[in-house]
Order: sequence, then structure tokens, then C-alpha cells
Amino acid sequence: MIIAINEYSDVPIYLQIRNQIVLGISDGRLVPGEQLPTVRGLAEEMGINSMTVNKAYQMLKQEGYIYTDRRNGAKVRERLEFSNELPADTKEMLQRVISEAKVRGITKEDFYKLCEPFFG
Amino acid sequence: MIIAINEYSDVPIYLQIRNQIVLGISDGRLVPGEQLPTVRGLAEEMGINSMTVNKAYQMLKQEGYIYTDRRNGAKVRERLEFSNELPADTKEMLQRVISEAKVRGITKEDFYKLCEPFFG
DNA sequence: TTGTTTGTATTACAATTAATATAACAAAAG
DNA sequence: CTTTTGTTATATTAATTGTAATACAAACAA
Repeated sequence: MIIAINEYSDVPIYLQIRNQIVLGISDGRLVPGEQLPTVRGLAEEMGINSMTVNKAYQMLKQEGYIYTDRRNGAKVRERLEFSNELPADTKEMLQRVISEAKVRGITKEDFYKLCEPFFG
Repeated sequence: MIIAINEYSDVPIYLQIRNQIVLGISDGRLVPGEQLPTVRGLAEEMGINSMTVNKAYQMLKQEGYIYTDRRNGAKVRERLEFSNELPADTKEMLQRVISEAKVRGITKEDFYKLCEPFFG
């Protein structure tokens, strides 16, 4: 899976990496058990420091998305065990997005249409 | 309108203020033309520095949500003139929220149910 | 064994950002 | 003139971000 970072974004690089991997898992581009690039490999490929990649992997590991093994690198977890509730901060993010939509006169129906492509 | 900030949040205070005011406008708790608290007044009320409030107001003004007058303080704009498109970064945020939902096994229908209360 | 690759930990550094503190300025109203 | 308003400016502290340079332990290969 290609991980592209936007160097002009105000989202920190390590978070961009983390978000893209979660995105990859959510849409099936990364399957359970799949091998992820090594921290050094990805860092070199992206032209960034390996500690930045490490930070992203640490976060993903802590959240339960991946596991790591000293010799085998990082892999997507076979069983993602999440409650089927959104985390509080994600819910806040959703509220914020909807408020931005409403203030622009976007109706509920139009908003759902905007969501469609992301459910694919 | 009551503006409550979460000091433990990793969202900067000035952004929390900005987001809550947009939220207030979007759900009608703040109506066009309504007088906002003064920068110094709100700062004192919240126990923060007035420059932090000023930063939030600057952002809201720049985005077209409010206007300011040296003597009259800040007010919600009468006409909010937005394109009815979501900004690119808001769309990205929506994609991220949906990816977090999908990975938790939340279906599209369940997701829409989560959205309902925010449209109220 | 020896060498290599893996994630990990540590320390240090520069740059940026967030928030505060303080002060001053300009405009409008009384 | 005084007060209140937003605004501007400067400085400081603290935290965050990304980099850099090592070093370590574990696992595998030769």
C-alpha cells in the first residue's frame, strides 16, 4: 500500500502515517496478517526519520491495529477487537464536521450522499 | 451561549472556542447579528488570556463567521456566504471518521444513526 | 560463531506552536 | 478626558514535532 504524506498539511507526519494505515485497514487495502514495511524501510522510502515512523507504529500498536515482533517487523492484527462504539474524540470530530456542513446549508440527505463514497 | 473548554483536550484552546462558536451558529444557539462576548470579557470568564480569545475571533472573522467593530465588539454575520461544499480538510476529517467507524464494524446505516442527533 | 536486520530506547537538538504576560495604539461613545 | 472596544507588538515559557546519532536485544542466516 502506498503511503503518501502531505508535507504542507498541519497534521503531523506520524499521524498522517497512522491515519493512512487505519484507512488502508478499513477499506481492505491492508488485510489482517499483512506485513507492513519496516520502520527503517518506510522511513527511507518516504525520506523521513525512522523515529517518526516508529512513533506511528507505536501508536497503531497501542491502539490494537498492529503487532510487532523484533525479527518479523510489524503486521496487521488478525483480530481487531474493538467495541463497535466510536471513541469520544472521534464522535466530537463527527459533530464538528456536521456543524461545518450545516452552516454551509448542506442538508442531512446531501451529507449522507457525501459519505457514500467513503463507504464504497 | 456557554463556551466550555476542556483543558485536557489536545485541541488548542483557541480552536475549541472557534469550534464551539461555529457549532453554536450551526444549531441556532447563536443567531445572525447576535452580539458575542468581548475578547476581554470571555477571557476573564474562562480564566484564560485575552490573546487566546482574540486568536479565535481572528480566525472566525477570517473565515467569514463574524465581523468585528472597534467599539461594538464582535457579532455573528447576518449573511453567511459559503459555497455549499465542504472544505478539503473537513472532507478529509469525514473520511477519517468513517474509516474509524468501519474498522469497528459500524455499518453505513448505523453510522447514519450516529449522525442523526447532530442534525436534530 | 558472526553478521545482519528487526523493533526499541535514549539523548540531544532545532524549529514550531500554544498560551501567557504586558504594554501600547486607534476608534467610538459618554 | 475617560472608558471600553478590537488590535498590534514583543517577550517568555512550555510543549510538540521531527531529526540525528547511537546503542541494545532478539531473531535469523551463513
